[in-house]
Amino acid sequence: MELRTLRAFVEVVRQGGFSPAAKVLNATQPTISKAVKQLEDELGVPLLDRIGHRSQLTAAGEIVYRRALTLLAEREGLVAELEDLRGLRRGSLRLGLPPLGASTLFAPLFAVFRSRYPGIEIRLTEHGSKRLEEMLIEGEVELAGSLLPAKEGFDGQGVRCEPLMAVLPVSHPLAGREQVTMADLAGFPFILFEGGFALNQVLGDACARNGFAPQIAARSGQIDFIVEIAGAGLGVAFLPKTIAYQRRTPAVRLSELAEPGTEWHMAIVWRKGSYLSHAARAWLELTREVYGDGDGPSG
Amino acid sequence: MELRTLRAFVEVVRQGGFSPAAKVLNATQPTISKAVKQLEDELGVPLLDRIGHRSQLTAAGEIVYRRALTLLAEREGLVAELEDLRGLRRGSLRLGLPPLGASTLFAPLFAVFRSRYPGIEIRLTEHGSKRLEEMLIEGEVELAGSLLPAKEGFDGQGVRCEPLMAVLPVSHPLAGREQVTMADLAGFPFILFEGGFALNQVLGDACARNGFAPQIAARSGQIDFIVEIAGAGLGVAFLPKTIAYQRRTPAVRLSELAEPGTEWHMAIVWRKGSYLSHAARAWLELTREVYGDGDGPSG
DNA sequence: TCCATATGATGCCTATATGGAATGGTCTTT
DNA sequence: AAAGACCATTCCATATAGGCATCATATGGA
Repeated sequence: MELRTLRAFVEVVRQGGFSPAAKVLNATQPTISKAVKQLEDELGVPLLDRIGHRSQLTAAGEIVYRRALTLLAEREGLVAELEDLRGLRRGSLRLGLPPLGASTLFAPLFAVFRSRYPGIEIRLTEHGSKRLEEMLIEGEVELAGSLLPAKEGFDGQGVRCEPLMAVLPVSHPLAGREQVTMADLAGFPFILFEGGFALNQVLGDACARNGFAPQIAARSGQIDFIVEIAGAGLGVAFLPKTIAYQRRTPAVRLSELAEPGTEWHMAIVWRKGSYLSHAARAWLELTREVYGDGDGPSG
Repeated sequence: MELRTLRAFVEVVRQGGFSPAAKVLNATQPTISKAVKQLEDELGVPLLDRIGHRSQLTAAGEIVYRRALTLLAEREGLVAELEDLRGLRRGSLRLGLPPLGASTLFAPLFAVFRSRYPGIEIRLTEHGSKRLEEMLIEGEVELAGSLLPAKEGFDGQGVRCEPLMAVLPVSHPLAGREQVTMADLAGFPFILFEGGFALNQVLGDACARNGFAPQIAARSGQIDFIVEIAGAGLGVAFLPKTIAYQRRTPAVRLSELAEPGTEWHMAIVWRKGSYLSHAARAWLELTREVYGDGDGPSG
């Protein structure tokens, strides 16, 4: 019993005959005739009581007709629901963002997205880049915020690129400098984020390129706390420019980290080759709209 | 989109893989693989996000999975309902009976039928044979009570055969005779049933064979009234033996109509070649059980 | 009553689809 | 690193669906 045969039978009942049913279905009369016969053979019960050229539903026929209607309606419902999904009238977007910069950069997008696609539910998760990558691989989130360059196995779309700022205590010898290099900072203790943050990786790599391993004065996940203890003289912290200016206190001075390869290049990334839902594509489209290609601080 | 492909997809989701799904469906893995691919192509949306060897449902996949489950359940419901019908656990029997002898002969059957097949609804219609034949042809009733021999285009199963009794007023010259022939009654007025009763046909034919046309004193559809006016001397009436004895009054005498071809042979008839529902077959079976082959008054 | 017409069933043929075996690529596991 | 598991793809044999032609029968009108 396939939907094909049920469809034929239903149309025979609706149209009151095989020939008109064939017309409706853009088929020939023998095709319909055979489809109904097949259905009857398969179910082992006549569905139509052929009185000459007039057909009358048997008891079994009524059952099959009624059920077939709901089956076909269910199929229509299925394609309609998919159509809704395609048309972004429903669906959900599972998005993972890192705490650093997420609120600043993406908060405005949420409002636009919600108003443009009110039927799409946004499910937001906040984690460090490492955990987010795992979640991408597991499929727990479709998109995640992360820093470029994207790791192997991931594709990404840049959102915004800005330099890192070294957050120095006012008492620091380098405080007040417009720019500093990683070499300048070789001797000083660092204040880093907790493990699993992409920024640590960027900084660590830069140190390695300059031939030293940083001394870790402290780790924290809280930006304000990091700025605080930097101001207290524990060491030098690093923040993206915008965030650094937002969060700076009188106790610190900011110097741009003039070090190639340490740009804070926030992006939306996804597992390479994974199917992106229409909702996810819409989100990417929206970020492009707002932030351009994400090459610079043009937002 | 056919139920076959949906079934394959559902099993892939359930079993968590193509190969185990193939096992469950008694098919090979490529078959399943192609079925899912076909479904995806047809719907224009990936249903599974292939992460290496692990597959994860996409948003569209979840929709299709959920809908497919209800579709398949609906199909199961269909065959289950037909099975109920076949097993006489449900259904309806549309039965047409003539007023004459219907209650007497069939009343006991109703009780047995109801207790044996409590799920089957009996829809009873009472009409004369002529109308019942029309209803059989139209399919308004499946079975009808009628007299044998069955007309062209009908099949029948005998229920009970008994002679007709002439119902004579006590004052009638023939009153008290054990038997009378149609020839004996040639000169007397007849009291017949209303048009459309099979008994009239039988009597009319018998008169014709004896070379006379009966004089009609009165017609009625009410048995008691017919016996009444027969007793009042209006003419001679005719009733099947059992009914005649049940309804006789002191004002009448009964004589068996010893005339070949006038046996009152009640039967259940149906349109020749029509599909008989399981309920109808069960009813026929029951009448055979109770009345045998219906050749004589053996009930 | 008879004929023209319409209707559904059937047989045959072809295009298509389906299912299975073999194979290849990729990921996972030991 | 090798073995195994898993899915996709290709090829081929078979089965199936759909159309054409035809037949049988019922219907409706003259």
